[in-house]
Amino acid sequence: MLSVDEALAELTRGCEAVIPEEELRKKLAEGRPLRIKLGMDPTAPDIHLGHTVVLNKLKTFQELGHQVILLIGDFTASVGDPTGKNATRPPLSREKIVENARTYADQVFKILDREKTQIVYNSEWLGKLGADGMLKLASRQTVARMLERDDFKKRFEAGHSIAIHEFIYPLLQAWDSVELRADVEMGGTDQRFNLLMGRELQKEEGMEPQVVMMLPLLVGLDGVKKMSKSAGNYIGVHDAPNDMFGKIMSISDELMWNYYDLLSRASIAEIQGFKDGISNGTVNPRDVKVRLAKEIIARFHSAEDADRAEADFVARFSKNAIPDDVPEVSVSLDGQESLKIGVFLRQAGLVSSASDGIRMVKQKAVKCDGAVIQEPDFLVEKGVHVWQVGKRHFAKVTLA
RNA sequence: GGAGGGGUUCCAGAGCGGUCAAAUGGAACAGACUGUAAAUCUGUCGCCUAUGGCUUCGAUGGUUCGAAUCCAUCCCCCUCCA
Repeated sequence: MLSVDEALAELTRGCEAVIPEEELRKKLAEGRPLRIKLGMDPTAPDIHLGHTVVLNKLKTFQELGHQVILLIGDFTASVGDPTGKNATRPPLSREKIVENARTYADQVFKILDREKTQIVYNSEWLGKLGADGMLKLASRQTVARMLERDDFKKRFEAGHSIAIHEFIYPLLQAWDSVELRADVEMGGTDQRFNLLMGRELQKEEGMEPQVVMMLPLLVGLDGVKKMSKSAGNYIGVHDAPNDMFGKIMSISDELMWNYYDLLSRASIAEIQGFKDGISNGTVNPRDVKVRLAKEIIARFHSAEDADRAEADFVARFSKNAIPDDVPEVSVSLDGQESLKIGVFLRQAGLVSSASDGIRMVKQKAVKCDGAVIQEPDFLVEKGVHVWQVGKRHFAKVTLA
């Protein structure tokens, strides 16, 4: 069992902010299971590693014996959270919400302990609030207060529309905390306003206010932008083991530590051990990255998959061999004797255009069965060979 | 409603009648070096079975031997004033 200070260190690691940290220490010191709330808007069912950061934190809470409450914002989803948007968000349909919530739950339990997790829907109590309840709630905050919020302020100043219901949203989310008697609420940094609103309402209701823990947005593979599907710099939890391995190995050493803090279950002491090892030269940073890659693959696939991905990676890149799972492609000669190399590579899907193919040949990037093709006007004849363009594009091509 | 500025190849941004497939930077890709890290150096970066051909500079027409560059109309952005 960890001491209060150790637990606090483990829990706050990687957090952008804990407001206030002292209150969290006090709550931990009480020794009772704390009620940890995480609200999710069932809008995006496609989860990538960035979404799992907060789940890892919840997992740590579970390991320390606390109660995790996943709040599915089914009621609020039909309102539309304005956070981070500069435009009004369209509300979701009922069916879509239910479907998204289910997919979400499936993925969540790859990390969280199902037994120790309570799932609740805020339509349970918000649905019963009624017009009078809603008005009462709305009376607790002022328009001026709402306009302090940066995204609202910007929209207001820019003259964009803000629907009245968007003002209500933070109040509803805050009311959830009251209903759940949350001790801690987790969220992204962009949730600051909403999370703090929970504290205020709880205080007004005579409760001990929740501690707010904000986690940073995970940086994507490029090391610059936040991880997101649209930026194409993400690792999806459904990515194949080999893809995950490759993607993780490709991040920079610097970024690796950020990933360790936010994604790994390794303890602070272990991580410090790696850092010490690297600085005194006894540990190769590459191996530390391999460990991270395997841990993550084991979590979303299995330990065996992790081993296989590593073996494949070593075979493919470290030893420069041809991987086992080369895609097979057929290309038709179309009655001709042979195909020009550029055209051939395009047909095989290894390059985007014949011109590009010829460029690749000129750059000595094209190999046939391991031998570099030198001539840009090389003619490919009938047969089956393994072709390679650059380091990572392979195909076993049948030309007939 | 009025007055200006602008739309160029993935992005930013030059070009302002021929030498422009279009400077430069970034991104990306390839090669070298490595640990598919970082940094660095080099090269490529419209399409086409290619010593040549074809299509690009918001859209459509026009002027010209020749237009990204000039003219007309249209569409879209931005800034200032009311």
